[in-house]
Amino acid sequence: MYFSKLLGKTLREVPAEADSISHQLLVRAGFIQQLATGVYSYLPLGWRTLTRIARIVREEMDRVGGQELQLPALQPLELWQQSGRFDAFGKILFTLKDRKEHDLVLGPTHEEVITDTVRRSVQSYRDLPVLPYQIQVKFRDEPRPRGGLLRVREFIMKDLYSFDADEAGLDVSYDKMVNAYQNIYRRCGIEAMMVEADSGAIGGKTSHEFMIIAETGEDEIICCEKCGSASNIEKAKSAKTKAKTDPQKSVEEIATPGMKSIEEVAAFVGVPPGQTIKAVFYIADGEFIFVVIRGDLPVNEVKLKNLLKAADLRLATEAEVSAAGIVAGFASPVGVKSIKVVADDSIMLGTNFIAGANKPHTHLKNVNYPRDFKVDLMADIALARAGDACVKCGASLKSLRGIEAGHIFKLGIFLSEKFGAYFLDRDGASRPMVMGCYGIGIGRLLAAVVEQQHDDKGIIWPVSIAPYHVHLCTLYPDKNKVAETAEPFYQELWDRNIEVLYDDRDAAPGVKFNDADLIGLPLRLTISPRTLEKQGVELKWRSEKQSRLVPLNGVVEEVVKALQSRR
RNA sequence: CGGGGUGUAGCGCAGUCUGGUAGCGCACCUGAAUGGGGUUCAGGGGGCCGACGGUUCAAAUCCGUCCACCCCGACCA
Repeated sequence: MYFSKLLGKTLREVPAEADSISHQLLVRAGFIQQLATGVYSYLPLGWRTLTRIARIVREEMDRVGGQELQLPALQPLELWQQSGRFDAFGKILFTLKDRKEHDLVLGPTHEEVITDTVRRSVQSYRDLPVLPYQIQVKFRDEPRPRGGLLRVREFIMKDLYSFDADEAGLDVSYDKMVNAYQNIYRRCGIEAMMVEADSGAIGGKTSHEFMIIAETGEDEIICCEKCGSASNIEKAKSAKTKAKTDPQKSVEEIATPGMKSIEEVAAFVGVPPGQTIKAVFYIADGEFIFVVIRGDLPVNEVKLKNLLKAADLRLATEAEVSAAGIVAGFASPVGVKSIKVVADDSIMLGTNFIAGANKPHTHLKNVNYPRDFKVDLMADIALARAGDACVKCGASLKSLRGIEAGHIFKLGIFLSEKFGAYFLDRDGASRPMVMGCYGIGIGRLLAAVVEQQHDDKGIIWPVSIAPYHVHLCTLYPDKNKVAETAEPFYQELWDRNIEVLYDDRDAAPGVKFNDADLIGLPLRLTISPRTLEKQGVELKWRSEKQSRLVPLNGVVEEVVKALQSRR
């Protein structure tokens, strides 16, 4: 490709809207262009890179028995009502009507469609397992797209679905995918950390995410360096310390004028925050929820949402709190009736807590569970934090930030049952297929690579996914037969299957080198009057500082070998 | 959806407070010089000033409505 004809200009200035490094670099280097909020065009360089990543993904899927197909993006809304996930996805779904006023959705994922597809052609255990997958565009009306390609509303995803005869089969399929995923990240030149995750709207129990560690990552990972366990903070558990445990004393009221926060009350009474009980109020699918947790712990809203099986969870407003008859700042579950009370199990680790008295400027001493109040649900709903103790080995937990570049789920049978995806087993019994699903955002992975592989000059592509292998630069092309030398050389490289971007412009050396560094192709070759005087070509890796001169007549062989060694 | 902000040339911005008919840098075109890390000089093209409505002799500028986009929070590949 001639640089002078390449669609997509490099920009000297950073576009105003670009915040993350990958967004800035991909826009400046001419890989992508925004059309609307969370909607991007891939320009030629970006698209070539995307197809390179997709090829690696295909190879790894095919290697473990995946079979590629293509499912419609346009889907009947009824399918989503049938699965029961219409409400779980909510406003994320793009919906539209056709000319006959039928409701349609633009597919955010394809469990519904694939289950319906597989149901029609699989009737026997002999057909299982099947691992269909596709690489296709998805639509999600995200509340807030951001970070360029990191979080968009229209995106290209690889989604594979596994259908097995039983749980043991699912485990085998799941492990295959874990393996394939690790190969994919490695081949793209980045490291991914596999962490336990919440399954969210997709459903199912077990799920893992593959995180690319990066400062700008949206997710927080809680991990233990000692035993290696790692979880998304949404899922993470930590060992809760025991609060002081004395024989239970009787409840007394104490005046706490103006002391609303846990810190104020604890300091006023002279106890640590862990010796208090905190009340937090939520609205779950419209129902008022009274949450009780020990004063030193924050609530994990994802855990709470899962416990309540709620599609929508938010903090209650002040108005809603007072409408429920609660004295904000001085509330406790003691004496509360006709409101659902959910407690974190930390309130059992200790005795004689300080809690609100449910009247202004007053708290209670020596509150004990279950002696003084009842709860409707009790579970772990606390947020784990860095510095807490690991539940497995007791070491101090660390916190990292990451980009979610893959997410896999053990779905089980809930969708198979809803869609009638049954098969006959060896004994002639009809059983639901056991499902798993496995997603990788291809565009997000591309951005994640840039987040991890760049320097202050630009992107540094690994050979495996670079849009071209070689950046051929001529300096002073109209002098000393520079262009005449470069042209056949360019053709010869293509003949040897080396993909070349040829900067044929008559621009200053600095301009060309800066563009080369920005775009980040692995190997740069420079031909100039100076190199031709010595009958050579300058060869420089993007990832290295030093360049070297290679004799003209041996350079093609040299390049072929060099690229092979780094593939 | 709540809070904050911005819309002026392909990109980055000034001009808006104080109304008088649009400007700078980059990019682009022409020419010349230079010659290995965004070089210099000269000339040039390009604007429905987000949209609609209002005030005014006159609106990028004042008022209203709407739209788009960005940032901070709740969702996810």
